[in-house]
Amino acid sequence: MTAPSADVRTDAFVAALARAGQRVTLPRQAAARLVAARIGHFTAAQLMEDAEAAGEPIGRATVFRALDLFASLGLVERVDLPDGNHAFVVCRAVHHHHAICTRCGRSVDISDASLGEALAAVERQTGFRMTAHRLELFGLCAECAASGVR
Amino acid sequence: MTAPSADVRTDAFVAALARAGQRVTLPRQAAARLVAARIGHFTAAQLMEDAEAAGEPIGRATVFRALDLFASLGLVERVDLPDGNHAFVVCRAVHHHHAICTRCGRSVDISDASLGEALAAVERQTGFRMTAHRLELFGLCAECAASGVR
DNA sequence: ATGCTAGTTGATACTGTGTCTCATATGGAA
DNA sequence: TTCCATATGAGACACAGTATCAACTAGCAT
Repeated sequence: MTAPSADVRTDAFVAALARAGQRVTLPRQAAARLVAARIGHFTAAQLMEDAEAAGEPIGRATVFRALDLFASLGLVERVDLPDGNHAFVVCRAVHHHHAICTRCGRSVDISDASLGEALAAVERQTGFRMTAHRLELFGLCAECAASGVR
Repeated sequence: MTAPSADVRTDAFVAALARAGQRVTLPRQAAARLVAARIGHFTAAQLMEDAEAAGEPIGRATVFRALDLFASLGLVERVDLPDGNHAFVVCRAVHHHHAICTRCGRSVDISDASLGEALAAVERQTGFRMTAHRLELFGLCAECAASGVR
């Protein structure tokens, strides 16, 4: 389970933009680079700080638009943290879920497979026809669990 | 699956306040009544409008405090809607999940049981030690599914 | 290389949500 | 009835996210 390096991921972002017929602008490239360099989840505000720190500030609106775009391309996904705040995580394009470390913020993609039968059972019980669902798991990743408190 | 009436639920709210050693104030009673009268999920802002409409306006801060209190007593729960907004639903006190109708907002409590094995599997695979999770199901309730579009 | 144009940017203003403060009011025990 | 810890609410604040719009630019056509 070796994670791809940050610049490989940056290239993947840029390639995805081009493939989708989206313009590869300087701010989008910068955003892609900053997102790819991040470990764990991050907020729009953090990304703006990163950009500022990297000497290539990006306007607030542009950051939100870039993140929306990345999300619509399945490159990142919006998650709701336990405290009610919103954040983004880098992820695969297919439907899946996230296990998020509450200490370091790292996230691991989880396959949807094990949920299928449980979902079907709920549909039978409730009469609901499910169209979407969100599952977010919070805990400590192996390293954080091994290395200390909280 | 007959839902308790609104005033039975109001009483349950007031009883829960008293049981927890919390003061049964006028604004809290009003909030309890308004929450109990709602069908489906609602936001803090909606509850304020309800209070206004009922001729017993409640301050913004008080509404948030009352909802936080109800949530801490397990009388309501905060949910994150697919659009990223926050809302509240009335619910049982034990850990469970919600199936939320995207058309009428009605929500049905779902037991946690079917998730246990899936969770354990994820822990084995990822090395995470899970401490919390959130599952929200969105779809059409039986009535909305039967009675029309969307 | 150059020009063109649709799409993009970012400064700014705005909306809405939730929090904080603090003077005033009140529930409920004595 | 008195008293005081607790709750209230007006208003100011902090922050996320959106809307507007004039200026800019990516990338195509020439």
